[in-house]
Amino acid sequence: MPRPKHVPADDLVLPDALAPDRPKGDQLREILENIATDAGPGRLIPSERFFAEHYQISRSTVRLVINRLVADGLLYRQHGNATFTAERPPRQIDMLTSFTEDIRSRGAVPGTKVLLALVESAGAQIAGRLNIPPGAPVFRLERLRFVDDEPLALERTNLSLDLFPGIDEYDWAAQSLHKTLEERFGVVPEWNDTAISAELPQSQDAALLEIEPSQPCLVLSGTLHASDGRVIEAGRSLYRADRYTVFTTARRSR
Amino acid sequence: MPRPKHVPADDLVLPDALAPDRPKGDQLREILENIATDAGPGRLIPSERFFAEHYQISRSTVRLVINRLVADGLLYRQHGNATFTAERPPRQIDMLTSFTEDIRSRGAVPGTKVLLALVESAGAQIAGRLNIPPGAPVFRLERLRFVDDEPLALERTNLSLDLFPGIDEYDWAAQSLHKTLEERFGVVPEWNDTAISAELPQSQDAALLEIEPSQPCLVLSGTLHASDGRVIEAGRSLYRADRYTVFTTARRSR
DNA sequence: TAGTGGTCTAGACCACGCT
DNA sequence: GCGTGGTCTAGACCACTAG
Repeated sequence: MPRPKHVPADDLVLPDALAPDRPKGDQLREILENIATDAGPGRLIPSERFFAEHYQISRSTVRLVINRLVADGLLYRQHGNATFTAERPPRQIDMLTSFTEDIRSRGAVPGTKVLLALVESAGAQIAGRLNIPPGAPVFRLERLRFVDDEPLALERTNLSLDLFPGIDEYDWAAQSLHKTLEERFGVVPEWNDTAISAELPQSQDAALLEIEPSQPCLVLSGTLHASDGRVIEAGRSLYRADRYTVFTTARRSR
Repeated sequence: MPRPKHVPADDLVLPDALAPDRPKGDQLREILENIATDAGPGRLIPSERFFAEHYQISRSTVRLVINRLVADGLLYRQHGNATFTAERPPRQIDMLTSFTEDIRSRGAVPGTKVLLALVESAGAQIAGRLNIPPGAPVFRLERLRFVDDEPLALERTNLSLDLFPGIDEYDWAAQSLHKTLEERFGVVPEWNDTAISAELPQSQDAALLEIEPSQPCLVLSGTLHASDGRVIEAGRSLYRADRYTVFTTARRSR
């Protein structure tokens, strides 16, 4: 008995045809994303050749789409065997998404108090982290972050004023830093680089966070980068460890 | 004056031709990886059509290679303009690489003492994290980890015995857990999922780590997954915060 | 407007693995 | 054996952008 073809399983609903007015790859991607999202992990996907024939498109087009989904971790392949749905890692949070989004996604109400917002000359350390010459103007922002009106974190961040001229003239209690960078300056955070450690807070910081100095804090220290490698911001934040946990996922690099 | 073509810059050394006996894509990938590694970020890459003509290969082949490098974060594209080298995020460490590799990469000598290695029935919590039925056999391993003969971490991890039969019969003081899983069971860690928090240690744990109970620890709690979604291990580890920092990077999902 | 990357075609042949 | 994914070709046309 010959090996059976990988046709769709009975319970797998597939559109009969693609709309002619939109990119075929996009439509196929949506179809496959739905399969991967609805089904659990390990679900068999119809073969590349099946999709090519079924939708009257080239197998190269199918492969292109599947390649991306594999790169995104939605599918995985077994050479000589088949393609399956993978389990999707939960969405990554820390530092790429803004504080506001992060807290909202955890189902709470974020709040902000600006402690400090000024322009100063970059010292050696900040200049190095921002990858700018020492003495260049730096916008320094310190904010106390609240969740449901309780203090959660003390955020200190630095941005190059040459890269973001006028960045010091916003109201950072109301405005999202990341959103402003994207909308006003067209800069999209592409990746970050964070060192996570635990420390007991200095007494002033403990007072701001309304904790005892014996209560540990998570320290998130890192830089945020654009795709061209420019450093968008360099910061160091103190989080109350009793109220905050960092969730992180890592994928094996291929 | 017409727009100049994106030919290689003068200082860019390119092999004249590809070897005929190896996949062309692989060779091109190596060439582009070298460019991306040697040059800093933001370096202009010759156009796809240039590579296609120069090496007498199809543009599709070139695109396939560049697609992967973009997915891996080594290059980035600007539609209608050009392709550039990106800054490479530093190598990801936590939990995907083994403790031994992690410590070695930090230039120190790792050590291990097995505190506990036994098989028990899965309680509700462990069963849930391992995604196995409650009561199923679980291999529980507790190890004290040393760096340069100083205690660094207390690792507690759980594995399904049904998934890895015989896993309880190795010497885990000498053997690498991840390496054994890969070599004996053909299971490759694909992604992890870690919650990072800070805590003061219980007094017994503090004693094992040779610290005061007032000294904070990093708590790494998470699961390690194979590409088919199976949970390889579920663990919770205590790291001395004065000696250990977690480095993590995240990339924007496309 | 010319050169870039983005989508897509219609094939070929190879490498691998299940039955 | 035969169906799977992996590599590769030689083109076409579209979308976008620097000069």
